[in-house]
Amino acid sequence: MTTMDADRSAPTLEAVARRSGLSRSTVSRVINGSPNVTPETRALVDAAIAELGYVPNLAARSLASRRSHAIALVIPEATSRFFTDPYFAEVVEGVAGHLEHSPYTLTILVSSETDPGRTSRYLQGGGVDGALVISTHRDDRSYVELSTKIPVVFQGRPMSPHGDDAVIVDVDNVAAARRATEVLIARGRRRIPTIAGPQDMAAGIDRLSGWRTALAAAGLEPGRVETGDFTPEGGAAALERLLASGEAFDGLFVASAQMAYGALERMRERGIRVPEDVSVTAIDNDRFAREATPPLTTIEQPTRAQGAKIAEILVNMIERRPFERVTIMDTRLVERESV
Amino acid sequence: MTTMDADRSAPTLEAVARRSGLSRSTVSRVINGSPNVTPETRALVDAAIAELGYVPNLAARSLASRRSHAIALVIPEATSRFFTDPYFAEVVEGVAGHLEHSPYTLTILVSSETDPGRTSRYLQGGGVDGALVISTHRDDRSYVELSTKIPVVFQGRPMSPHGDDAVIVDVDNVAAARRATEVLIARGRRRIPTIAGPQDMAAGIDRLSGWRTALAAAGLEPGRVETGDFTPEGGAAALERLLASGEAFDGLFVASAQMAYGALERMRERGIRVPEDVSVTAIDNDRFAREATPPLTTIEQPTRAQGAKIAEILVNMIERRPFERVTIMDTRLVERESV
DNA sequence: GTGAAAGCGCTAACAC
DNA sequence: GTGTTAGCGCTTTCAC
Repeated sequence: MTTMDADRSAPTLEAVARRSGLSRSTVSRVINGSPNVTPETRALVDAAIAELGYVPNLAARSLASRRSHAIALVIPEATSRFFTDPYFAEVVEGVAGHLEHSPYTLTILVSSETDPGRTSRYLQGGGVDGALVISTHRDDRSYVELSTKIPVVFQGRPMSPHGDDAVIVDVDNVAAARRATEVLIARGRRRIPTIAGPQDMAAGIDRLSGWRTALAAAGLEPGRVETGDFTPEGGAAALERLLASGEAFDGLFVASAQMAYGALERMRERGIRVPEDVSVTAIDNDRFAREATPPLTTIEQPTRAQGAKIAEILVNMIERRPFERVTIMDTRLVERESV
Repeated sequence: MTTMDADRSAPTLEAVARRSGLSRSTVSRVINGSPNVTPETRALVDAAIAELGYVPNLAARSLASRRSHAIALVIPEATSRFFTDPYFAEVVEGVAGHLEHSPYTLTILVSSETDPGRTSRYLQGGGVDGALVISTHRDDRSYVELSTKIPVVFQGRPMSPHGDDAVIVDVDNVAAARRATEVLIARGRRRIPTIAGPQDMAAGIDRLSGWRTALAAAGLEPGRVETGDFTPEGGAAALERLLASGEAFDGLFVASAQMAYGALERMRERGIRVPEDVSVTAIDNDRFAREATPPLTTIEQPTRAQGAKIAEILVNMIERRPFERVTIMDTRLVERESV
């Protein structure tokens, strides 16, 4: 058993000033890289900082300057799902990569599930200069409200009723799903059900609607709709239900590669050949799409680029530069063996 | 194109004081839950807070109180690996779960790879009350040094030369590897190579050493050692090299289930039957262990519990309560079909 | 139980 | 180019 030592209090800017024989303002100027300092004084101050091992106190700095130079990325999702989904990982990489070259520190805020108020108090309390929200379920209402208090950028259309003036970066999920379905139709498939995503998420709703549009445009009867939770297990379960319904099909559009991965596994077990018996397409070009058997034809969305984009826009908002309220990014078709 | 509105400045504690006809000190007491306030005053203040939508300024609060009530979990690893490894996800869940019931906010700090100084300045600048480090590569030297400035708890033995007085929570990786290898020996296996982890990580080194110990204790010749990077791909590549070496084997100990997953895939492709031709054991009871073909016999380490433990210890350090400097947690054998 | 006063460590006008 | 002077919004003795 041990106990923490009393902390020998850290050196202050004041100490650096005395040590270098200059005023606090000058020291502050050096620290903040002001051009109005002679190289000599700068050297003097830097030396004092190094000798003392001085590190600026963030709280004092942000209290005085009203900026924290920190940006939060909020995880509304249950922690485990967030970490398991390669999609999130790539978006985070895009964000981190962009901020790398800016003065902002990225902080991923694991919001308390039992007390969401704590998260929003943290965000509103000046702990960060702005927030990034990867939008998911319908209850991101509180984050949309947060938008009126501090700069917030959503990746993906938020489901809140008042989300219409939220700043967002997204892909056209309707068009993506439509395209994926058209690939099936072009292959001569005529009976095309879908495994849709959760209908309380914008991506889930939009992809379902894209599938409907494609079928209607081709004059085909809409097939059966089974929904899953975007996980492989959810996809597998949805496929079971589809089979259990007894409805025959020769094509299948799945709203995410993860779900398709699970569904393909089940089809293989049942002896359904892909693409011979059924052609399959999905959305997301992640490792599940690549590793599925057979590898999936999918619509790829630029995940890292979206991450970089939300970061870029947020920084523009914070620094009061002009920015786009809505950014729709391009998707592209990646053809593999499942069709 | 849009530009951010000027922010109508947030109400201050001062405003709440005026609104409720009380002093700032009293308002502060209410906010901080001091017992020395009559229920009536409390009600008065609460009403004013609600009407004004007051949210305390974190910077001011932590400047005055010298506490941020925030804890950082540092990701030293490349972002993508962190998010891909189920191990990290579970540790984070354990941490988050524990802090849920404390006044501390969890922040995952994505440390800048190009400028690690930024991360350490953030941590030393009072941005957080303490830090959690999931130890990995040999260069966590800077975090060990950080320990002298603020409370830091390591999950896993850090590789720094001066890491000996770091506060850590870990499992006995040597014993775990030894146990896993003994299972193979007990099955009558006699030629047992290993796919080891990176030798610049404590877990990689210790697991290799446990395998050696088991073999030596049984009077067996040490088999070949191939190292991987703890990923399925790394495991697959290591197995290829093992095969290429021409050395025959009837048992195989792999330092992580992820690597074993990749290795098993390759063995299946080569027609090597598990466990008929080769028995395989590994460490980590994650989804890779469960989903491998065949499912893996592994040593399970309590990931969530370790997360909860590091959080618990860190909070004790911060609040100057006694704590254990070294905590070694139990592992257990999980038997499946790979042996 | 409540209020007054003195900072916490820094930045930002404003003078010089 | 550098120093002086006020605060930033809160907590915290210390009186009452």
